[in-house]
Amino acid sequence: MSAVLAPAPTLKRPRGRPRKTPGERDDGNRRQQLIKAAARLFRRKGFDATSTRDIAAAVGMHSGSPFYHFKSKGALLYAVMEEGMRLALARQADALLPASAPATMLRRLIRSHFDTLFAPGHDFIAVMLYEWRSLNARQRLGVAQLQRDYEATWMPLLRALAADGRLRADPHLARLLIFGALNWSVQWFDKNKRASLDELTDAAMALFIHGGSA
Amino acid sequence: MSAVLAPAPTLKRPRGRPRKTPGERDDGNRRQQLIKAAARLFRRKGFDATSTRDIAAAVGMHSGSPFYHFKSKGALLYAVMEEGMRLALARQADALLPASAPATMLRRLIRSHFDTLFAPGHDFIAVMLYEWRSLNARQRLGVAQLQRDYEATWMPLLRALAADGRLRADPHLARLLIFGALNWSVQWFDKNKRASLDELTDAAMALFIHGGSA
DNA sequence: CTTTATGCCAAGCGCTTGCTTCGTATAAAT
DNA sequence: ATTTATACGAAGCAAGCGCTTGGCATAAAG
Repeated sequence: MSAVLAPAPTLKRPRGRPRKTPGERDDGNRRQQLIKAAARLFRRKGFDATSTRDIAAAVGMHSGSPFYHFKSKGALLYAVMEEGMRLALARQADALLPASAPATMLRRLIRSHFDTLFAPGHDFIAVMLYEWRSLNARQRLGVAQLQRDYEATWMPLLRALAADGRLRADPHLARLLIFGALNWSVQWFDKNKRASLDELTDAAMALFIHGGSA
Repeated sequence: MSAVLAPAPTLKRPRGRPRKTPGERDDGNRRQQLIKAAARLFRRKGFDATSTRDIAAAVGMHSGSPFYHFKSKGALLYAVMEEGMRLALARQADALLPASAPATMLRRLIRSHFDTLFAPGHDFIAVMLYEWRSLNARQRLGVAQLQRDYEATWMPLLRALAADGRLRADPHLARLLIFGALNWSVQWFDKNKRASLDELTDAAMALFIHGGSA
């Protein structure tokens, strides 16, 4: 792609100040488009291999314009991860109700986690999992805190299952191993292929949770 | 680091042609050093964030000299992965004998896999797992074939355990999930901390394999 | 109508990157 | 002693990078 020419003319956008009519509330619309496009590119090519020019072109901007919305490429990366955790935490909260038996709850959490990883257009968490090395120290602390919030939900369930003898490993190590199994699916799962997310969830539950079927 | 000055004077190496006395067999010694140094840097900073100048300096070379041994940075990355799979397959072969019960064999394979991931100075497989996106199409086919060889060893054991009811998930999905759990440990395991590799292996076996203790 | 803030284009700057070219010191072969 | 292959050093090039600066068009506010 020639970097000098104008970017893809994805519908001529009006330049200038957009209307902020109270009926629309499109506040930060362009910023959200940048986050989403960046996430898609970061997931496909990696953070370093994606240029800010690529991101700009993906939303019909010129090379320097993204820096009006984000002060640096790294800040954009962090925004991608923040958005991902925001959505993931919301989805997880939905999966928690109604309260049920621990095995049923864990099943819903796993299914929710797969949805977060593979929902169309949601590349944020995959980026967070595989590109966090490109964050600076302060940013790493930020996402680490969000991840602790996310994982905190799982521990009581794992401890309950361990107490019932249905989880036969130390809950802390089990959590790390289970998240590994789930997160690694980003590397191989293809939703156009054999298994569905439901079958995947079944397989994970059958693998990790001993005893009765739930 | 100033890129213009000479690299770190890690003992003055003689330039020119090295002796190839029949008693030494140091053939390709310098090439091996490049592979090892590159692996270390690729693991710590990622492929794109590591410059060929960094690699050259790590072995006491100047910026252009690695290209005498490798025609491109990508070829060096591939050499890292090839070396990793060579070592991994050798270690796996050792773990297979003597033949024993499936659960015992699987346990040894898991332990061997952890050794491959965390042996000091062996960063090759971690690089392969997390930097394969930077390979070109032909290179990807190459490592994919090596990985199939590596994984092929596991399948008979998983099928046997499934037949015995000690593995309760589809063996193919189980293999993908188990490898995920193991490979993800690269992200969090710190051998200077709590758990040992033996404890980790115990936890993995307890998590995946149902029924009796083995 | 004037003013002001917004959102972007246009152009380019300084730097780093992978890689090339050429020369040269050394060891092995003849 | 001469030749030849090897393993670099020295220098630099073209391309691409993140990011900055200045200006302009548009819409909201007065």
